[in-house]
Amino acid sequence: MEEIARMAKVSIATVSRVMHNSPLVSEPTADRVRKVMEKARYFPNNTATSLKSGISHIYGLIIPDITNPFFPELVKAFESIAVKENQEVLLANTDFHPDGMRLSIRRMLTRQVEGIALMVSELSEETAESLTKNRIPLVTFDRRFTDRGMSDVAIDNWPGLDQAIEHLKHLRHTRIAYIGGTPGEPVTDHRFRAFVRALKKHDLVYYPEFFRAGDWRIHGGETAMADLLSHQNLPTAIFGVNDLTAIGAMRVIREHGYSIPEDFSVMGFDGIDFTELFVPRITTVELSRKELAAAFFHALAHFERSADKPGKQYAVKTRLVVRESTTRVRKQEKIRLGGTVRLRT
Amino acid sequence: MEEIARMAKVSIATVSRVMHNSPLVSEPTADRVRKVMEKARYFPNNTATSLKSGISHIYGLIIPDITNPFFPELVKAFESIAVKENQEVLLANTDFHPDGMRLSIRRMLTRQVEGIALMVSELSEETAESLTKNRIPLVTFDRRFTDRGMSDVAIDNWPGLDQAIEHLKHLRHTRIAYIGGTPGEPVTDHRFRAFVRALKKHDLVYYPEFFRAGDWRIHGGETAMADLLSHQNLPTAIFGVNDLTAIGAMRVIREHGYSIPEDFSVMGFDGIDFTELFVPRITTVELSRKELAAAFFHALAHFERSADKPGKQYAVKTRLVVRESTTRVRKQEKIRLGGTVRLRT
DNA sequence: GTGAAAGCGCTAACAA
DNA sequence: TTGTTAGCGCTTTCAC
Repeated sequence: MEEIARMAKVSIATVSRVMHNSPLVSEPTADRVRKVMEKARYFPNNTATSLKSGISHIYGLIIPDITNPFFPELVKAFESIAVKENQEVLLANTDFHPDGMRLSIRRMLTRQVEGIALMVSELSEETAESLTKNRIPLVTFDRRFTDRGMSDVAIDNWPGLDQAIEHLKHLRHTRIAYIGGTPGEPVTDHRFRAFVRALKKHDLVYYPEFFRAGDWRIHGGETAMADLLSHQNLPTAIFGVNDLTAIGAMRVIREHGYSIPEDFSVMGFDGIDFTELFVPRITTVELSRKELAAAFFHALAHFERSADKPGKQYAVKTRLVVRESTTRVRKQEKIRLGGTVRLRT
Repeated sequence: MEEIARMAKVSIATVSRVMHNSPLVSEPTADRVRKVMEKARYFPNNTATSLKSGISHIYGLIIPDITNPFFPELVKAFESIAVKENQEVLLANTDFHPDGMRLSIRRMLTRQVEGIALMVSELSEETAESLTKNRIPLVTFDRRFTDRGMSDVAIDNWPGLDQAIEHLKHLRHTRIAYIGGTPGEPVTDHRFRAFVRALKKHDLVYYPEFFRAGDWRIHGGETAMADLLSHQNLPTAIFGVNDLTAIGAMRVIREHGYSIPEDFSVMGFDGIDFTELFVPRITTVELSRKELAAAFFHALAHFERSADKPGKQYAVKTRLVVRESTTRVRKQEKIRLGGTVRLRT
């Protein structure tokens, strides 16, 4: 900058003003300065700017698993809003590890972010305290709890699950398995409770023997499904806590020689783009990445660099997208064939 | 920091020393300081640190499309190396837009990154100049050109494509279509040339009428395949420039009532995790994300904050992964059925 | 309209 | 072993 000032024969203060389009500087001078900046390929040093002003223009975005396509789609949506609002995004991936989480938070704090969108539902006391002590606004994911400097974006599982169960009931399913997320997390619990509530509303029975825990990943869906299939008593439909879980389940179902949707109807949750590309295309409860990203962004913007305001509760709706992985249940007659359970219609 | 110093009754210099584990400070003092830092949830202000030291510990990583699962996998691999080496990663997504590119570079420069891994093969003169003028090392993607402060990581398409064509030939395919990437980019060209060269090596004919341009995305694969299918003269196998292209092609093939691999063998390139989950599982040429990430990282590390060194050329190998989307060609007898081309064996 | 200068939080050279 | 201080690149107040 000093160099620019010298080359344009003005003071650094003027250069600074030109960069900020201050009206205080005369057009000819401004033009001259701009030309020099252009020629020298000058770029302001953001580090210095934010040190001086105390404003970093960065929001932190913490996600659990960049390998789940739901998140890249979400990141993209979040970033595109951020760009419009002249904010930057510092992305961190925890990989479901508490350590990853701790490191992510540390990065965010050392980089002086102006707020954190935490798309992981776990939050330790320690972490929360680091944030409040450093006065960093936080927006949590489906914890349904707000506080000073702390908002929350909840997922309204209800409409989607209500429609989903109605859809399955309409297809004559009564024995519906549920493969959940990592046990103990709020998101896992809320979704599961919505599932049970929807069953009840539609006069369907919840069978605990058809419940399995998963891990939000393909692997969890596979393990759970394999276990489900190892029993005599089989469900007719499987509901995965997210699309990856459903995809894992589908794979195992097929490896066992069954077909989808003829032998088992399967549905997922999230509505990632890939659900449209599988064969059969997967029925799923869609959670809009755009809406979710927008909710998080607005929740952060609400604080406008002050962690003093009380937080707000936001919610994002879900809705059923019916495709071909669910179909009408058929009379099942189980027979044992060489040790493998097979279905015949 | 001042506060910490006051609370621990030492000078800020001592606090700084404690943070850096300087041996110059006595254990009792250090301990006291550490306790205070802990209690106050103090985090160093990275902005100030890097302003002072001129070292940001950030590498920029620019990718074209975060929605292509290849990239999240790559990002993850790159980040995990970075974490070990105490570097951070600033991620930018260009969305295939020159504007996105310009903005990304600008972000990188203002954030004082110590090097840029550019996983997009386009690079304008202007951009390159901004970088050299600001003395930022750059590692490009398959441009096969190096310079001062500029290395390159090439994709060695050859082994994978050689094996791929050998595989198809072995399955009796002779009419092989190729759906490429965005025309005019080095990566697009290199891969295509390796394809033609492999055909030649295996005494197969290259039919220009079976070539279509794509855009590295599902959409491009769809459009190209639809066009391919609208002609009388059909190929027996389709090679997609990447997995997404192949997936798009597969979808269109099926929408036209054909099956895979019975009617058309399809193969992709990249080896994204999803190729394993589709039915049929997709045969593909694998390009290891880990190796690619490692090559980029080492290429950057080689410069160690000085853009003066001459660049180096790196290369990452590819290899064929045979799965079920390719099979032996069958005698095809084409018949027209209600306007749609159908194949019968 | 423009310039001089203080200071953001930190590091490191020097002093004590 | 610890403290003092200059200065990193920028913004902004105040003076001209």
